[in-house]
Formats: sequence, structure tokens, C-alpha cells
Amino acid sequence: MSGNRPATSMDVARAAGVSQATVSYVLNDRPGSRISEETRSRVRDAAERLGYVPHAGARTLRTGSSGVVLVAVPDIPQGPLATGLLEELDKELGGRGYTVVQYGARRTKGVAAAKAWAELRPTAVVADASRLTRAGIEVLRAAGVKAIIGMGHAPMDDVPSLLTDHEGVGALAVRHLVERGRDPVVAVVPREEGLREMGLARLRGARSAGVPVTAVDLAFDEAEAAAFVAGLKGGEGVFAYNDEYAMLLLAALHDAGLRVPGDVAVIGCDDLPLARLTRPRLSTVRPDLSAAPARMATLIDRLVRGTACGDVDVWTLQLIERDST
Amino acid sequence: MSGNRPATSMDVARAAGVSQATVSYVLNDRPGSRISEETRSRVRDAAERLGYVPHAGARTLRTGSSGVVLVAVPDIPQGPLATGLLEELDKELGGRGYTVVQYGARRTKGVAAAKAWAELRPTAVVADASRLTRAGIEVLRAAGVKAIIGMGHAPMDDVPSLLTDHEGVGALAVRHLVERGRDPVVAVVPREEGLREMGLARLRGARSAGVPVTAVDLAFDEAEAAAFVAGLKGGEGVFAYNDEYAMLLLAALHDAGLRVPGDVAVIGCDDLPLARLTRPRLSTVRPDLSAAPARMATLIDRLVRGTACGDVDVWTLQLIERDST
DNA sequence: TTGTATGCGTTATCAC
DNA sequence: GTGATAACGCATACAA
Repeated sequence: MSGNRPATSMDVARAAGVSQATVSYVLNDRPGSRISEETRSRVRDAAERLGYVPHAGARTLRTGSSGVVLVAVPDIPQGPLATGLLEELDKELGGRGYTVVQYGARRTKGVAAAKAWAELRPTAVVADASRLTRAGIEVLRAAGVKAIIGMGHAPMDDVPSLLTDHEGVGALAVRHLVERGRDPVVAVVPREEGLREMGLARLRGARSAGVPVTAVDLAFDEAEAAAFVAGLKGGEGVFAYNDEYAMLLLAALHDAGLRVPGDVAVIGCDDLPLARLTRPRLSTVRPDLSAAPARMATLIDRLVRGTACGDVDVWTLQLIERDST
Repeated sequence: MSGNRPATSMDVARAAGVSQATVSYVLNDRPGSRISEETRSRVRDAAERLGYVPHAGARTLRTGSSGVVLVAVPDIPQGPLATGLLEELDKELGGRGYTVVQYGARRTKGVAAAKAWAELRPTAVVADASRLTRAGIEVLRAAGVKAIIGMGHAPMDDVPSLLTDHEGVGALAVRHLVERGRDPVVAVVPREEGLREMGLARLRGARSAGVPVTAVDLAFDEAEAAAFVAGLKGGEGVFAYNDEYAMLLLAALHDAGLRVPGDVAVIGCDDLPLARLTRPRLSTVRPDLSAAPARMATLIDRLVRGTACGDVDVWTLQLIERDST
């Protein structure tokens, strides 16, 4: 049973006593062609009996389009936010006949990455902007990719993008702290590769709020956090980059015997489910992803069908502030 | 530039002034065929200049093998554990020439899922055991999938599997609590679909440890956790199913004014990075995934090349206990 | 209403 | 050493 080669539409045709073309007509429900109901069921029965599954590669070759939406997963660890976005996007696109595929935990970018993706001849590519370069985009375009969507920080010419306003995150967080009377404001910039860039953008935003902001380089490490906390004098407001760093700082503050928010206030970003469990509760800023999957799916569909409006779609996520109370 | 159709090996051949077969030989470094170094570089130059990228579908069609390892991502939210496993697996398999692709946040299983996967004619499939059924496996085998690996709880006949010993987790956790003199032992069983089954397995293991264990159904919800905690009398040891539930309970215990570990002891599972930040620190049980990626990659490679040893490989992850101290 | 024939891009066999 | 040529599985224009 398992030594046999996979059944082809030709096998189905033979089993049903029809031509291979008829099989294709029936299985694809080709509109316009009238095939007797009796033939149809004979074909369907045969296909079912033989366990026939169409060969995506062959279909792609013939039709010139794979229907694959390749999502290049970002290097940075996937939180529940990204996971949820992907799940919704998958649902939306699946409903429209696309096949969503996640590609590559491997850390490649630019042309090398684009070539690897292009081999699959995806119809669309959704990629973290950090993995896209101009040359890479050319490779994708040349390979027939109809829609390229960037996700991340900076917009790229010609590439519709879903952006997180990291400056806005920083600004909003600092405003939150200032409004509550915190005076020396400190912003954490993570030292990890991949996070650092976003940390600097958030820092820029933090500094745009009109109060002096001290930057602090920090690795995700308890010892480093302890050292940082030891230098605090009390009264500070700390923007911790995100909820994970905020939790790291809360632990260090606890160990140092500092009260939160009495001695030090902390605000994070992302509104992680686990971060809601800290005591005291954490304030946080969250990019609102609720409308993103539907919008992305619609955009992709439009670009693929060539019905997109002329200008490049750049969409910045709304930011939502969540107070600890 | 972008209106053109993707370059084919034929285009490269014309540009280089050679036959199309020569292009294939050069680009695939076919051993045995001697082609002049000058021709080779002419071909490579032309390919580079045209931005030629081979068409995976066409190659699959011709060679009968895609080299794709399809990983069907599980429904349950991906933690850092699973993410890390995947990243390593990707590295291992990428080095051996495979293309790792994650498929489907969509919640399908059994034959429906298998048919969707089979369309891509993957060379191997790695899937959460909960999404595999006997019939689904037949579909995959019939589609020419050479290696099928299950991940999860129960082993399946004929399917090599990477198993987590959930009974073992429960037993180890309860032993930890008992050794520290906790008398009434309580085990949390999560109410969420997809987690519940594993929770029950861990409960079985907890009960095998020789002491009475009370089961508690719990949704991941602060109000429910508060209600549960309100019923505790003090002295209990709680196995919280995993670190996330453990953190939920720690928050509820804090709110109720109960001391940990003074009044109640809590142990989780997974050794999440964020769970290391709780105060007091959490004890936890962690399945050791360090050797899993390399082993899985080797197994897949063997199965694909037909050099696997006769019997089905079932591998249960080691469990590691981490004390709060 | 159904069957025949063609080509999509590759690899691989065989003459040259 | 290199170049025609066939075949992989499918969709579709066209003939019957």
C-alpha cells in the first residue's frame, strides 16, 4: 500500500473510465462546462477511493500561481501577540483560498533569504522589514511574487507595510510616567541583537516627550537588572522597553526592597497575559492588532488580483495605554 | 522589469549561449560530468545577471521529491520551548538540504489536515500527535511522505514519536511537594481545550505518587483562581499544571494574603524564563529538549534515505526538576 | 457533453 | 563535453 506512487488525476481518470481532462473539470468544479451528474459522482468516487490529492507543484507549474502566502517569521521570539496575528491572518487568507506557510526560523535576510523564498514561487510574501532589502525585494518581484508586505518599524518605498510606531510607544509611556509625577525618567534599551534597534526607536520617542530621559543599556539578566536597580535613588519612572523587561525590573526592585509604585514606577509594553499577573499590576502600552489580520488579508488579496488602489498602503498600528489600576 | 515572467533555466541557457541541460548540470554541480571552467562561469554569470531562481515546484515534479519538511504547528500557544525546538530543528535540517516550513495555524486535524499537507508533497511531516489520525497518516503515506514524526503524549503505532511523559511530570511534581512535607496535595487541571487532555495525564501521574491528590478544574482567569485560593486551608502543596498557571496562582495567593511557600507551596512546569522572575522563585519541572532537534533531524534524514533501523523510534523526553532555591 | 493535445520548468537519459 | 528530448502532474484551448 505504501510502496505505490501517489495517485494522479490520470489514475483517477482510468478508474472512473473518463479522460484526465474530465477529472480536472469535475474536481475543480469548472464553471460553464456541463458534465453529467452521473459522471461527476463516478469521478469523485474514484478520487476518494484512490485517496487522490492534487499535486500543488504541478498545479503551480501549469497555472503560474501557487496561492501560497509565505510568512517569514521574525527572528525575535514570538509572543502571543504575533502568534495571534498569524492565526487570524491564516484564517482570513485560508477562507479566500490561499495557503499560508511560515518559513524559516533560520536567520537569513536580504537576497539570500529572498532567493530561498522565491524558490517556492509564493503568490505573496509577508516579512519582517528587517529581513527585506531593496535587492531582496527585486528578487521576489522577479520571481513573480504579487504582493509583498513588510512588518516592523521603518516603512520601505514601494512596499505596503504594517508598522509599529516605536517612537509613539516611547512617547506614550513617558507621558504616562510624567503625568503621574515621576521626575527622573529612565528608558531601558535592551542589549539583545534584534531588540536593540527597536529599543533605540522607543528611546527617541521617549525623549521627544519634553522631559530629560536617561537611557540604560540592559541585557535580559537578573544580575544586570540588580545592578541597575541599585543605582536608583527613588522617585524615578522607568519605561522598561516591554513587559518582559518590566517583569525583570519588578523582580530586581523587589529584591532590592524598593516599593512599586511607591519608590519607583514601571511601565512596559505589549500587555502580555503573564504581565497582568504581577503584583502590583503593571501599566503597559499595547499596539492594537485587532483589525490588522483582516486588513492585511484584504490588501494581499487586492494586490494579487491587481485591484489594489494606486498608492502604497502604509498602516501604523494604534497604541493603547493600559493603566495598572 | 517587474512585468516580465520569472527567468527560467532556458533563459539562462540562451544568455550564456549553451544548452539548457548544461545550465542544470552547472547549477546543480552534477558530479561526473566534466564541463569546462569557462562555460561554468559563463552560466553562473548569466544566472546571476538574470536573477534566476529555480522553480521548486518544477523540480519536485521532475525529481519526485520536494525536500520539504512540513511542521504542523500545534494549536496550543507556542512557548519559548517549542519555538527554540523549531529553530534548532530548522538549523539542523537546513544544513542537510531540507526546507523547513511551518504549516497552519488553522485548527484542522485528521484526514482534512493530512490532505492539505499532502498537496505540498512534503518529504517529511512533523505534527502534533493530536492532529494525526490513522486515516490521516494513510493519506500522507499515499502522498509519498517518507517520514512522519509525531509529537505529544500518546505514542502511535508505526509513527516515530517525540513524547512528553505527562504522567512523569505529575509524579515528579508531587514527589517534590511531598518530600517538602506538603500534605494535602492539589493538582490543577486546565479547562482550556487542548490543554485539558495533558492536564488529565499529569493528574494521573500525580496520583500515582502514593499520596491522595485533589483535582481542581481551573480556567486561566484571575477570578477563578481567587475562588480556588479562597478554599485553601494552608499547608497545601499545589501542582499548578504549568508555569503560567503557577504564576496565576501566585498572584491569587498574594491577593489573598497567603504566604508562599509558608502557607502554600506551588510547583509549575516548563521553566519559562518569565517564571524565573517570580518572588518567591518558582519550583518547576522541565522536559529536556536540548538533544531533541539533532535527534529528530537525524531520524528524519534516515527515514527519508531509507536507512532507518527497523523498529519505530519512540523517544520520551527526560524530565528535569528545578528547585526554587 | 467528453476527449485530445499542449505546455508550464526541471532533471536526466542518451546520442552526438 | 555538450545538446536534443522525454517525462513529471495538471489545467485548458480546441476538436469531436
